[in-house]
Amino acid sequence: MTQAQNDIPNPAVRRLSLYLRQLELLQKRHVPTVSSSTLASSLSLTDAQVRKDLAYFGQFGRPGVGYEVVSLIQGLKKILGTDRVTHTLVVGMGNLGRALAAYQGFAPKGFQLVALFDMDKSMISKSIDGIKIQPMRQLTQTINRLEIRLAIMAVPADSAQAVADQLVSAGIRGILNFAPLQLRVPADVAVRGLDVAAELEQLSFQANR
Amino acid sequence: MTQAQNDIPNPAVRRLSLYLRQLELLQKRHVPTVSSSTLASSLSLTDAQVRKDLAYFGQFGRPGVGYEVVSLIQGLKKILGTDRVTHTLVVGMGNLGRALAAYQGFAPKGFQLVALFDMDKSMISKSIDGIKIQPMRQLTQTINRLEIRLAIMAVPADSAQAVADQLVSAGIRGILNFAPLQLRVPADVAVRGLDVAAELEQLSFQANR
DNA sequence: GGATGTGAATGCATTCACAGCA
DNA sequence: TGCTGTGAATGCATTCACATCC
Repeated sequence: MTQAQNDIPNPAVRRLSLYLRQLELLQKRHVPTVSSSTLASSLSLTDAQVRKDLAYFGQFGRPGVGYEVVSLIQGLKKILGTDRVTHTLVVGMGNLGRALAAYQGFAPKGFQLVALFDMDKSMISKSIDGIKIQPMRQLTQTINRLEIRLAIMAVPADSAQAVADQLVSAGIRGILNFAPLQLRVPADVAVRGLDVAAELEQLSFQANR
Repeated sequence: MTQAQNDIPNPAVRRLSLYLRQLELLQKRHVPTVSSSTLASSLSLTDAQVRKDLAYFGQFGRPGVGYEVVSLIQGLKKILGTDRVTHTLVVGMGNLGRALAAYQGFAPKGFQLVALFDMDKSMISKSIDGIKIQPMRQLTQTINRLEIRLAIMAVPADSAQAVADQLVSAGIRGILNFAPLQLRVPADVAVRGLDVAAELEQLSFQANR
């Protein structure tokens, strides 16, 4: 679909989200423009890094002026694909899954939760935030009917791979996995793992220097 | 305290947590030893990377044999500082904070939740998993009394910096921040941010290639 | 004057490839 | 033979520094 742009450093893409977040803060304060050095220092980065990162994707700034906040926000959203609404589901309605289902921070970022799933019968047909919890057997059908592209997985580690397999075969394009294991998926499906305990380990290491 | 070992690549430290997780899986299956190439392929890495990462920290393997699973686990835990229990608190008892407080995955990894905090009076003195929720004004005293070293922050973005300041001045050594903003803390305090919406943005980007 | 965008230079991290040990 | 540990080589990412433009 989009032109293959394979010479973009992965770390640069990660920082795009940081830039966007900071820019949205500036927008709230009605700041019209921002320079690379200002943006950089608020994120503990260097000005050159900000300029280079943005330059990978196009010409966003004006020499002598800086970056226009509103239009850079639009540009970054377009790059990230969040200028349009992306239908997203949550599977696993344990404590974490329910918390994520109720989180109000996804929609403003372009991710609309449109379906919730759980294995446990006792959860089925309860609602969270107006969305009914469905049984797993309706997964494929719902993904197709609602054109759901991304999935947030908050299921136990035991069943995580099986759930991922179902999501993949139903045509999901990306998975955000909270279970503490490495998912095996085809190369054309994106996966990111968030292991909270592992993050604590990293903190533990850093805190012990 | 520990000798400054500053020539260790940061990415290598992050992978340590992956190795540990995989090794614990092997331990459950009573696998006695594992080679760098086996460990690597189960994590989609290269054998050389595994060997180099581990070699930064010492001699763990035996040529011709591989790495002894149980002793490598012990070694990695010692490096990460999780061979002893680390007292940890959660502040912010919204949906996410309560889910984290109830999560059973921290203790086996060496992180014991010993205190919970919230600003909202309606939450105070309720319990989660046997731990009473305390008001913020008891934060400093409790951190000192229970020798709490790490904090998980699940508070709204508005109050996040103020809460972080309190944690820092109470002597906390590391903060895991779920609020979508960049915390400002002194250099001797470790911080890691987990922004779930930002992770979805990354997925969105990857899924649109 | 003040800021961007970008080749060139530097600095890190990964991979190679092999000596050495079980 | 099989596998580790590690200098050397490669490949990426960051930083520098400056020509260019508002």
